[in-house]
Amino acid sequence: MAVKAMKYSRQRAAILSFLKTRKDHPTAEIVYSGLKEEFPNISLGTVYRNLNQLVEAGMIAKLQFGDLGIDHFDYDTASHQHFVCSECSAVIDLPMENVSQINEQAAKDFDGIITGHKLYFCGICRQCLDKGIPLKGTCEK
Amino acid sequence: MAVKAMKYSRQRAAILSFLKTRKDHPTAEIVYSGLKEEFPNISLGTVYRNLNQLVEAGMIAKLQFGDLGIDHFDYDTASHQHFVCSECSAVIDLPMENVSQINEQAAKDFDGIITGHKLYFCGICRQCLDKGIPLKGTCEK
DNA sequence: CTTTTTGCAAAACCTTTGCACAACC
DNA sequence: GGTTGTGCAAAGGTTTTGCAAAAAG
Repeated sequence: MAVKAMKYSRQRAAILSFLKTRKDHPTAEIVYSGLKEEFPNISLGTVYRNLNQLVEAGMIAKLQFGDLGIDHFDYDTASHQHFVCSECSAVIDLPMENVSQINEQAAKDFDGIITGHKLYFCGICRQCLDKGIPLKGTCEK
Repeated sequence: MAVKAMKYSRQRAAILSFLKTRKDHPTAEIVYSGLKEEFPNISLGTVYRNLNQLVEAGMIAKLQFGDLGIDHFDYDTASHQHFVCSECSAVIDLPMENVSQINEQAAKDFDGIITGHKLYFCGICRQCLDKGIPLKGTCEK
């Protein structure tokens, strides 16, 4: 089934350009708040619908972190890694060389087809370190 | 704050031994169904509470896959990898050498402390391949 | 007897959806 | 004019929680 046509909508355009200005991988809720000034009546449902459409169109990426249980969205669809702070839940880009060779490594002893992987890193971000936050015991692996 | 005392409970013991018999990483719902025969009145809340307690005690592991949105539980707490079938959602163990060196690799250019990572693989499992399921476009990375 | 656990039901949480109306082309 | 998008509110699915009664130590 082909992707259905996408008509222009001011809301969707605004969502996309809002995302473009942010490097902090906002949630739907944050996008919603950010658009409230321009669209006082916009609804959270509309934000979710548009975010999902943009994801399906490959124009943005949906980031899912089990630890957080909330979806985050990224204007940058190029392959890169993410870090999630165990203290403040900030999502930060991680400059890092490609790790796609782990797919082949995983496929070596597996009976089935491996098409991809999901990966993210956890720990404490600089901001929280500066506040003297001690290391929590989560996300060790 | 120390971990509070755990009194024995028949339900918790049954949950743990149920999990011990399964290699398919069941969900809370499946554990619940599996115990219904022995405990006709057990409640899902009790299952969740006990699973979380066992996780905190380090006796089992909670597996979270963004794609699925449902927690799975694993009796095997030793570090190993998992594969999630994009077709049938089966969760399968992946025999694979250690990849913990990627933490150091990620830490190289990052200002903060990396304590761990979350990783899983996606694709199509043997069972679905045998049914002639075509590859879907999800989870490529 | 004190503390922890249970079952139940309600709530919390994030996300999706049905519908009537508006916007787009 | 036909189709897609919006706003609203309601529902969905998973997990957590408050509470009185039961079990454990």
